[in-house]
Amino acid sequence: MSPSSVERGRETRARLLDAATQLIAEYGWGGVTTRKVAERAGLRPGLVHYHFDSVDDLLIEASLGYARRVATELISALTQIGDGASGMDLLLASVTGYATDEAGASVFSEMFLAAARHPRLRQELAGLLGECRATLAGWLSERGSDTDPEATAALLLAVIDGLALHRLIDPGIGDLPMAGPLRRLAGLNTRP
Amino acid sequence: MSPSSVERGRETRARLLDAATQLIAEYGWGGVTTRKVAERAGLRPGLVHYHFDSVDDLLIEASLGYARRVATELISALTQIGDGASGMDLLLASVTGYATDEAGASVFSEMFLAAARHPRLRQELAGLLGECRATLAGWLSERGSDTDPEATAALLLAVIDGLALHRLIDPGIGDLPMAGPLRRLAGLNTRP
DNA sequence: GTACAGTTTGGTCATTCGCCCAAGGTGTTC
DNA sequence: GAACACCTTGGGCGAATGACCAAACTGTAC
Repeated sequence: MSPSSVERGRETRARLLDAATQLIAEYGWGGVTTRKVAERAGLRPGLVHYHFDSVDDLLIEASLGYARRVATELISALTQIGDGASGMDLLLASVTGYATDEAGASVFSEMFLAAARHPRLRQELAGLLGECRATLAGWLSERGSDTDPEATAALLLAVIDGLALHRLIDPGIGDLPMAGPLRRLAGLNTRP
Repeated sequence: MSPSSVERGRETRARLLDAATQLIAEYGWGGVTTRKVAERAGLRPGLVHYHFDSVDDLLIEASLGYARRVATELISALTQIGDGASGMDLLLASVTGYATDEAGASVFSEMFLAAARHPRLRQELAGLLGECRATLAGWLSERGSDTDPEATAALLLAVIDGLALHRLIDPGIGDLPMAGPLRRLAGLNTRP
């Protein structure tokens, strides 16, 4: 029994989005072309402009979808953790990358930079980032981080992206003992 | 008295490098073209490939030059500061941007991402980053940051780039009171 | 079985790109 | 002033790109 037209269409769309996400990490935002996306997805080039208005539209939707998935995953994992120190270890692990695919870091950074040139993407991304910051701030204050949980959360999220960026050119950074300093930043006393 | 040929050549080269640096911030690494660079520099397109082997070569040299200038400037400013807390304020200020041009943040991030695709750039950038980290680590340990100054320095540098990235899409982040949490991260006691 | 909406195909189009090069300048050297 | 090295000009080439479209295809509804 063959799938209906709309089902095939949805599948095609999903494959294009997935291929686009991969290629953003490999070639950078400006290096992704319709033909590369189609080839990676195993489809014909003409399909790209049937399912999406433009290449930028495809990239925006693909990267935003990826970001939303990663963010909700991180948030749900964090809220299930009671211990403050373990939470910081989770953040570190999300950067060190054994929990995330290697390409993820590039996609996020590329998205931020592209957002400076695409108002819609910037708006959506700002909302997503604010959501993560608010959640993390609440998580911190619940665990006794007394002063400025909002600012601390902003710094923690910045550390994640910054470390991911720096690890691109020097993976050895990940071996440094950063758990201690990170707990200091979080402002959580291990012995309350 | 008109300038000599080599002097004009040097001036042209410098203008191309400067124009390239601006355009990396505006259009992204992959969005910079020979013709845009020439137009911005007020020169003829043919000149680009006389002074540089390829567009990537131009971008690599331009961004690396910019990075070296910023890094040495930051290091020299830091070493002249005795107080630990003031040093953290300097780092924050370098992000909030009243000390740096607005475009600087994008250039750095674009450079890191491009470095993942250009081994030579990656090597040079890794060296520069390591130098900054070592200097900052020494600065920290001289001021009583007892545990893991190397890891702390790596985190501080990551915070700078991460914050710059996040500020691109939400400048309001800069208004959060981050000085306190940042001093906590530095591990410097204000009262020794 | 016929009309229909959604999907896919394969190709074309104008534009822009990186890179190249022969010819023309220009200040310096002898 | 002739030879020289360096820089600049203006044009051009093949390749790649984003976008577009008519025709063919396919499962569904009537």
